[in-house]
Amino acid sequence: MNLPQRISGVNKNSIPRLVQYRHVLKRISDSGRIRVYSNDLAEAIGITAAQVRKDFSLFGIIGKKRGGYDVHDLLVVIQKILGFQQGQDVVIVGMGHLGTALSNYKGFGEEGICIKAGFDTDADKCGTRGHIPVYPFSECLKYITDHHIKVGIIAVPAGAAQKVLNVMLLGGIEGVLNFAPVHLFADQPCVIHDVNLMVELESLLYFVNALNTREHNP
Amino acid sequence: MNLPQRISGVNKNSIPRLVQYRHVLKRISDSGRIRVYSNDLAEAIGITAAQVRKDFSLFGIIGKKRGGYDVHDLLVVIQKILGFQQGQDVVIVGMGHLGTALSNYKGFGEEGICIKAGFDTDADKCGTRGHIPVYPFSECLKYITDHHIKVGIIAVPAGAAQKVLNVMLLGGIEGVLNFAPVHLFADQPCVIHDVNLMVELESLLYFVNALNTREHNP
DNA sequence: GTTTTTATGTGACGATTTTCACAAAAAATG
DNA sequence: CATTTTTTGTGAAAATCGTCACATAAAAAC
Repeated sequence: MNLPQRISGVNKNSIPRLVQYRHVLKRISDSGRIRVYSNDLAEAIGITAAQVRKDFSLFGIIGKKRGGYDVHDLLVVIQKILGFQQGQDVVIVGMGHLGTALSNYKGFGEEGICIKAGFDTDADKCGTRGHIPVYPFSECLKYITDHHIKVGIIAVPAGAAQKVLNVMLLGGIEGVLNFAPVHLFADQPCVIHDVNLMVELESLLYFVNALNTREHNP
Repeated sequence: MNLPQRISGVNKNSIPRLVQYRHVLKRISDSGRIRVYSNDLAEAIGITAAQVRKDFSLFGIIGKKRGGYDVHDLLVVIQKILGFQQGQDVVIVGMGHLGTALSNYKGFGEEGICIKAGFDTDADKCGTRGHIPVYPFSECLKYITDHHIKVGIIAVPAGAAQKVLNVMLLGGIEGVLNFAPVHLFADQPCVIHDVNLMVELESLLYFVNALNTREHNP
């Protein structure tokens, strides 16, 4: 078990997998096991063992031939790579059902991630909703600035999303998880990751239909 | 504007993009425009124009050199490719905030997609919740079977997801959108698409941090 | 200690996806 | 009508990503 050698030239897709390895390793660690094989991790997240080892290889993670990986050590190394040592504060704008669902997610805390506050233009949604305080959106800029929030979640309707992003950028936000079904434009460096649930569902429908028509016309 | 020539050898990634093109085209169509250029679509969803044209090329979509594409024709062709002519009935299991958020999504109807019903083990969540009827989970198998539902959404906690899938499979489900943060196993052909919101957020955090440390150590 | 068995680590290969670049078509211009 | 401008369509090149195969190490078995 060594330290990563080369940081650059990372496979972008390996990052979400590292996150998944970490979740699985937590469960395995809690169960008391102290060793884990690439095959275990592969099965747990539905990929091949070679893929797991390749990911590890990219980050310079070394196990023991025939001995697999020490669960605890592996966890520590992956934590270090993912870099969540320091607490990560996040805010959510748009406290409809989706925003509320995210604010309720357990497990964020375990990862050192803290959803600090929610914001909404609808006064009815303000107050304490679930686990976090919810403030009027008008206070969002001040909050982000004062608390040095770096990451925000946008869970508002399409029409309002760009305005929300603009405010976030004014506050110095550096990363956004965007659930609004529109592409957003940022005039300063900011990582924007779109999650479009409608697109996910409709794509799935295509593949289901394709599967059926392929069966009939092979 | 012609019909698709080759159906096989499709780029998997082009499907979600086609779905996005369709959304954009709907908006453009509503605005009264009748022509659209690859560049317009590219900007609207944040990719390159070459990518748009390549996607179209793959599906045999032909425009007019220098004339772009007829918005209406393009919409019709893409609809045909995505194959949503017939109504697509979907059920949701797990009517917490996330399930409810999905059930409330407008725009599904416009796409010919109909969220027919929700199910939950919690009796308090049953009845009419938002726009759809919610039944006890015990009735799920019968409902899926009787209504020939082909696609389901799983929005339950990790621990319950596999059991839900098993029931769905018994009912003959062919596609699942899984929001539970676990990998599911199916013993019959079924397209399972995972959406792990925690993984999305944590990956984003990595890239935000990476951006910062890169700035300091270029 | 020798042999067998089991997992890793990684270079090479193959497959897939995106980008590039430019010929070709047609609209626009004069 | 000739020229210019703009945009498409696509083969070819480049980049990215995943798979394979096997040498290598070490545990296990005897």
